[in-house]
Amino acid sequence: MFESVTIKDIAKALGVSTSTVSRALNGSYEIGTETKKLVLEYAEKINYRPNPIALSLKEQKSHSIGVVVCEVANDYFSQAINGIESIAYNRGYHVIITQTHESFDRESANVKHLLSRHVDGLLVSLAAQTTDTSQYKYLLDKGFPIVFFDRAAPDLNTHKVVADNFQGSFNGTETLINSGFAKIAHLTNSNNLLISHERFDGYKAALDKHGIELRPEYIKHCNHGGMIQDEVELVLKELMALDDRPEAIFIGSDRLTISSMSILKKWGFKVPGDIAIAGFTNSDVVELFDPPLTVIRQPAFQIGQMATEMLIKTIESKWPVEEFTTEKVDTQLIVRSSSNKA
Amino acid sequence: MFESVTIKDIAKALGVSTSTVSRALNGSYEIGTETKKLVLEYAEKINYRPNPIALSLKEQKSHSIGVVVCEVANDYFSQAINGIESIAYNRGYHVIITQTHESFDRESANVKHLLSRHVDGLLVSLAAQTTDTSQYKYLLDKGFPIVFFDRAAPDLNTHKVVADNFQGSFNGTETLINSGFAKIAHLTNSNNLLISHERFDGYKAALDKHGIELRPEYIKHCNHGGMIQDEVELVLKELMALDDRPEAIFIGSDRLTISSMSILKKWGFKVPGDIAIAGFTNSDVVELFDPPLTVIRQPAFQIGQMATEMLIKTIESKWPVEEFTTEKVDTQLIVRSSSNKA
DNA sequence: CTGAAAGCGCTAACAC
DNA sequence: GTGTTAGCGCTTTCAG
Repeated sequence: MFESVTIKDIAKALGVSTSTVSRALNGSYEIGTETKKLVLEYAEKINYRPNPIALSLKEQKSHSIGVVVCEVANDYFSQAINGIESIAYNRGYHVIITQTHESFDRESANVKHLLSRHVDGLLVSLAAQTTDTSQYKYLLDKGFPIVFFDRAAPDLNTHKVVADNFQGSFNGTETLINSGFAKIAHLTNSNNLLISHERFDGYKAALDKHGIELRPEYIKHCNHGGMIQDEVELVLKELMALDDRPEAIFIGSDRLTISSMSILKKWGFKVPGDIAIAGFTNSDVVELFDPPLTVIRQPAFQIGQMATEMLIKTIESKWPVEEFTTEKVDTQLIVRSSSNKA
Repeated sequence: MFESVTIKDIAKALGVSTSTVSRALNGSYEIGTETKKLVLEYAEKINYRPNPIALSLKEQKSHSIGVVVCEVANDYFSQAINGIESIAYNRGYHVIITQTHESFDRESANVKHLLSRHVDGLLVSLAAQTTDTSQYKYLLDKGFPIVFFDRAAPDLNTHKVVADNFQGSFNGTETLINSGFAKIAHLTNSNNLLISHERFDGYKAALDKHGIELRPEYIKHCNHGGMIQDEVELVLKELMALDDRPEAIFIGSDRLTISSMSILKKWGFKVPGDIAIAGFTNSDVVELFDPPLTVIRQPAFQIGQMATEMLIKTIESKWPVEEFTTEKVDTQLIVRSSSNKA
C-alpha cells in the first residue's frame, strides 16, 4: 500500500519483460490474451498502482492544476474550491492551492512557484492589487492553459467563468431603491478589478432607470479588498460623515459586506434604521444576522466546477485551443430585512 | 518560464558534463571554484529551475503532503488549511486537499488516492463516520508519517495536535450555568469521534461541579456531523418536545452550532428567550448574529501550522521517529448574549 | 576536479 | 506477441 510495487516486480514475478507488463496494463492491442489476463490478475492481486511521478516525468505532465485565489478562508472561495476539487478529483488531477492575500507580489510568486512545480494549467482569480497581467499573457501566448474565474483579466484572451455581476448589482441596488431609498452609496473592491467595474455599472444602471443622480462622493473603493480593516473603516467613516449622508449602501464584495456590517454595528449605527445595507456575499449564515442581510449570492460551487472542466478540457486538447469562451452565470438575489426602510 | 531549461542545456551551453552542472548547483565540495561560478551565473541568467518531478522520481519523495478533512467550506477547516498552507509553502511542500464529507468510504478512498500520489505524509482529521482506523495503523507501523489534528484517533501512536476540548466545553457549559440555567442539553457530533467524548466530559464536569444532575435524554448526537439537515432537525425536535424541555443547549460542533441556530429560529423559538445557546464554532461573524453567539473558538490557524511543522519534521527526520507528542492548545471562550437568561 | 554511466518507474519505438 | 532499449531530468557512484 505504501512501499509500492513496480512494473518491474510484476515482470520479474511473471518472467516477462517490463514492456509486456506495461502493454497489458494499458490495454494495448498487440498483446496475447493469456499474458494480458495473467498480468492483470497479478497486478490486481498485489494491488499495483502506477507511480504518478514516473508517469509525469515521462509524459511531461504533472496531472495537477494550480489555483490562485486571494484567500481560502472566504465563503465564496472555499465554496469554489470545493467545486474545483470535486471535478479535479474525478478526472485524476490534484489541486494545489495558493493564496495571494490580495497582493500582486504574492500572486506573481505563486504563479512562478506553481509553474516550477509543472502544473498542467492554472485556475486564477486575480488579486485586488493586480494591474499587471503580463505574466499571464506571456504564458497564454505560449499556449499554456489558464482559466480565470470570478476576477478575470479583461484584456486576456482565454476561458473565463464569471457571474453576471452587472445584473446582480443592478438587482441589489434596485431592491434598495424599491425600499424607498434614493441616497444610495456604493462601496466596492479595488478599481483594478473588472468585477468592480461591472458591479459599479449595475449600480449606476439601477440609479439611472429610476432617475436618481449618481453622486461621486457616494462611491468608495477599498484597494486592498477589505484585507486591511483600517481601510474599510476609513471609507465608511467618510461616507457616514458626509453632510448629506447616504441612507443605504450597496456593497460589491463578499468580504466588505461582512466587515461593513460589523463596523457599522460597532459604531452604534442601526441597520437598517440609520443605514440600510445590501451586498454581494456567499455566506450562508447571513440570514441569522441582526438584521438578516439582503444579499447577492453567486453559484460559487458551480463556477469552480465549470472553470475546472474548461481547464481540463484545454489541458487535454490535442490541438492548441484558439477559441475561448466566457461563461456568465446568474446570481441570486435574496431579499431580507437589512435593505428595508425602517 | 514555462518550457523549462534542463541541466543538460546548461551543460551543453557551457561545454561541461551534466554531473558537473549538478554538482555546481548543489554546492558540492568537489568542484572547481571557477566552474562552479560559471555554472551558477549561467543558471541564474537563464532562470534555471530544477524539475521537481525528476527530483521526486530520484529521491522517492514527492514533496507534497496530503490533507484529509471533512470539508473545506467550514470555518474551522478553512482556517486550519490556511495555516497548513502557510507552513508547507515556506518549506517547499505542496498541499493536496481531499474532503471526506464525513464518510468513511470517502476517507478511505482519499487516503488511498493520496498514497498512490506518493505524498510524503498525511495530515488527517477523521470523518464523523470513521470507526475503523486500521489503515492508519498499518501505515504508521511501516513508518509512514501521519499527524492527526482536531479529530484524532485515540488508539494510534503518532503526533497529534488538538484543542483542549474538555476545558473549552467545561467553560462553555459553565457560562450557561452561571447565566442561571440548570436544564442544559448537550448536542454534539458523532460518538465515534474522540472530540465528542472530550467535549461531553467537559460538559459533564461543569454540571458536576455545580451539583446538576446529568440527564440522558438531554444528550444528543448527530452521527453525520451535521451534514444531513434532517438529522439535526430530528434531534432538536426531540429535545424541544421533551416534557421537561431544556432551557439551554451547549453544542459541541462548529457546523451544528450554526445549523441549530438556524433551525431553532426557523421554528420560531426565541434565542435566548425560549432556549439559550452556546457552542463550538470558528465563524468570525457570529457576533453579528441575532443574538450574538457565545462561542468556544479554537486557534485553527495555529493548529494547522503546528500540525504541518510536526509532519514535515517527521518526514525529514533521518531516523525513524518513535517518540510522539500530543500538543494540546487552549480554546477561547467568547461570551455574548445567546447564553443569557432572558 | 571532472566526465561517463547507471538508475529512479514508466512508455514507446524498434527489433525479432 | 514479446523482448530490448532509449529516454524523460536529475543525482550519485565510479573512474580517471
